[in-house]
Amino acid sequence: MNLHQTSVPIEDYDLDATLSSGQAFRWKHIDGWWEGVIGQHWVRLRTEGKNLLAETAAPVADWTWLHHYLQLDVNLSAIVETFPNDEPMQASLDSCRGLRLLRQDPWECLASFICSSTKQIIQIQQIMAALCKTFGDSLPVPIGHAPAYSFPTAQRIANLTEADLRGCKMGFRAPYVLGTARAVVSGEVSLEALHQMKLVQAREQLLKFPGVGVKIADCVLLFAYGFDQAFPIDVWIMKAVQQLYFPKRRASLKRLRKFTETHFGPHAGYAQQYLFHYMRVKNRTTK
DNA sequence: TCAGACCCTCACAG
DNA sequence: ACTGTGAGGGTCT
Repeated sequence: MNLHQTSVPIEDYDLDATLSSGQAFRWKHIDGWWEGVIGQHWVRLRTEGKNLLAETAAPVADWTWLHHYLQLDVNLSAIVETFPNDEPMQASLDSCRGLRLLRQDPWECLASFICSSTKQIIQIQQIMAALCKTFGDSLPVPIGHAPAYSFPTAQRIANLTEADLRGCKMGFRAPYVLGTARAVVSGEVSLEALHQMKLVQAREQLLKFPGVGVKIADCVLLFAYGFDQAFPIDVWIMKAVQQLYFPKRRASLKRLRKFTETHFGPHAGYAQQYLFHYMRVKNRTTK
């Protein structure tokens, strides 16, 4: 099978930071390429000068799905300009200029982040790999290449058992993923409908799923639906905001939430991702 | 509002 | 090498 290629001019796009930043969990860095699956497409990516190079195993007539997933049409500098001009934010920006937000499939994003609770990113990656390998569909890959799998649909997972999912190392998250899949399939909550809603209303819908609290709901709102104002607060962000913005006294979660809702502007979610990445990188180098 | 439980894996001491 | 311990992009009761 031959490879099918496209090349897209890009600006301000840090592919490494974006794909390794803990918003998606199925990308692997291999031989200078980022290999992964978007929808039903196996694909590998790399930047070459001012271009993004993408290769697929099957012929592609329309690359819209790629542009959409990578948000190639987003003008990053216009977003970054709305960030607060304070020291912590600028330091975060300097650490990973070109970091982007992806636009993921809602179901995949939802299931992934349900599995993220009290897990390290590397462990989340392992769970997703096991899930897709066991219950996803095999996808066309280049000859001689390791097999690739689609993300199992909600329908597929709804028909499994808790034990099936525990077999994918989900632990106590297994019943959550199962219950959520069944709620999606039954139509109890429509993932489609969220696109038309306001942030608060959409969040309310996501909170109906078992295993989904505010943090995970906000991740899905931000990474799958493009609600840029969503600002997921996890232990890392908590630490970051506490240290960087409230160094003197300990602030409550409520206080921090209030602060983040206003301080970071209309694209707070992007700002959050920069802070998160900054903390991770800083932590890695000092430890 | 607040612990404690939840499942499991890995890193790191000792 | 072996066992013990703690914590990991939270949520539920």
